[in-house]
Amino acid sequence: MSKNTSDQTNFIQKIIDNDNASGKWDTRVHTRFPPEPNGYLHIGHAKSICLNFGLAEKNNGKCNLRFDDTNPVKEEEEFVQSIIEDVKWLGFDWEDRLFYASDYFNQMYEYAVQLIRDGRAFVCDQTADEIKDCRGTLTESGQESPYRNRSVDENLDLFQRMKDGEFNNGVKTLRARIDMSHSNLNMRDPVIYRILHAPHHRTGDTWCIYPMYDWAHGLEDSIERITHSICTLEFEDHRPLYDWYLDQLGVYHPQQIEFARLNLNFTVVSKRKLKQLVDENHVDGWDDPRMPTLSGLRRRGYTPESIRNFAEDVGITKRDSVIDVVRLENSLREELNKKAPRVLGVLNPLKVVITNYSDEKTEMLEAVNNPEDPQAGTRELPFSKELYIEQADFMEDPPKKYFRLGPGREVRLRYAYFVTCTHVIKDESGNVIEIHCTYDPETRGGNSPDGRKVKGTLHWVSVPHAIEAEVRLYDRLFLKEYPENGDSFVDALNPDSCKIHTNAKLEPCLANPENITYQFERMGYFKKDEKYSTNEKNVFIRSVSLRDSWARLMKQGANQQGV
RNA sequence: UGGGGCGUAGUAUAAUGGCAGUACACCUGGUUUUGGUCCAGGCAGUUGGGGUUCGAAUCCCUGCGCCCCAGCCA
Repeated sequence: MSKNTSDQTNFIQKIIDNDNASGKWDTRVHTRFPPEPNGYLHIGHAKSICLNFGLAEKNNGKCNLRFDDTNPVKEEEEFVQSIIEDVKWLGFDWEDRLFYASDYFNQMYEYAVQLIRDGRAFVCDQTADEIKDCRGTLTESGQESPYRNRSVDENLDLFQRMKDGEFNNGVKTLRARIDMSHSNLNMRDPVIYRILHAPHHRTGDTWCIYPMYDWAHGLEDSIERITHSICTLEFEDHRPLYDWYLDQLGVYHPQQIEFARLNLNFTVVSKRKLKQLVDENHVDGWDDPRMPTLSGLRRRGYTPESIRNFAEDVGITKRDSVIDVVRLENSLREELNKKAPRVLGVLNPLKVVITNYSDEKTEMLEAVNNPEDPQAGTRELPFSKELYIEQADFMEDPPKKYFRLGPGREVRLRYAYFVTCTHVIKDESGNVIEIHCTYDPETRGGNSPDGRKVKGTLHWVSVPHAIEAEVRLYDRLFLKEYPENGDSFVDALNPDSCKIHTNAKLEPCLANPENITYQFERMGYFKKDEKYSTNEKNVFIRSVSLRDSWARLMKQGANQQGV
């Protein structure tokens, strides 16, 4: 799916190509990723990160990491650290260009003074409600503030006193003098500075006035000599203001370009909603393996490579769209299929006794570590008289096309022997608790010398050699394809998004697992989770299932029966 | 309905006046010691109506549909 990614193009790259051809930026490409440190990064941010850093990489340019920390009441140092970690983890390097909007507060203040001197800004005493009431509507123009025509000197004096902390929160703002009847609401004398007596995570109590996004962002871009300032579609309406500020100031003026943010079905990607999931304990923290946060995906077993491939694969346009979450899963599968070592692990054990096998004997069988990668070599698996197989791999009365074990049926145990079910043992309530089989000694390794075929191959673990583990099967967090449609996205939560198997049995090589994702053959890709694991027991979580055409067949059958 | 955007198979994404292509999904079949992987084949599309042109997804006109904007958030 991700082939040809290196030469994939998009409309922004075309703009860059044109700029390079015309010499607009002296063939310079300088982008930035400008998160506000008010939450954790998620898969949507990954698209933007890959875009900005990717464009810089492809065009021999640079990309800054810049924290847009202009609102002290929402921002925290904790988020700064997690964002740094996440961007680094994705594999991008901003070298020495880690910046903060707050580093430019002095300069922004000076620029505001310049705007006042030029008569393009004024200190306004209207309350927030009054400003709102005067803004007008989508179809009616607004009314000018009574403070709009204050003298430059008075504005200068008032602005200075705002800065000096003479006024309480909200009693004054600095506003641009543009046009209260502008058809673009953003141009109706927007607020430039507001008073916020709140400590800032970096500047402490140095400031009590803070710049608004529109004022700050363009200046940040300008100061850093950004060429292409890439943001999401909802800022398209802000571009005239971005341009107006920089034009009025007569400073270096980057080009703002908007693209469509990432949407995924069966997922919510919005800081506010993700926060709600955490706060209401629907999930186990921001890094819960079901969360679309980068920390959640990382913990789930997603690799930076798979996320970067995904981001490249979905492309960049200006169209609102919803990407099938299956594509994210596929990008992980694609990588893990090539790299993950194969092991055998039974999630729901069912005991099997090989009646014609010696009580004391243990033999070591050779198993391939990764059929996709011969370099990965082989390992030895212990085999003995008593084994575990998956409960789902035995049916007393199997339907047609069921290739697994049933009374009188013969199957192959992976890398071991052909076995035939001879006897079924049940408890008082009729549940199958053990099955007896015979094995064919001639089929050691999994092939029969007489050329006899079996349809099914089962994974298994030797009882005396089994490693105990807990395995968590995660499924999508939401049942509805578009969880945000309808009353509450919380109602769309999948009650079975985490199934815990406390009695899993794993082959011995998993006693001390590496910090990598394994493929449990026929079951999916699993990774040991450091948070849930204890000294007594390892906990594995499923990163993603294998494609399962049998499950699909069963589901279709169920649907056809109207179940 | 003021302004700003966007309309190409089920979902995404190419083609910028010259054969509508690719991926995922779906369906067939083949290979297979993972019902995995891999391979082959198939289904399926330009928002409607006009116009310009030898030729239109592309240019023009005109409808229709969807998204965004009335924070002292970003």
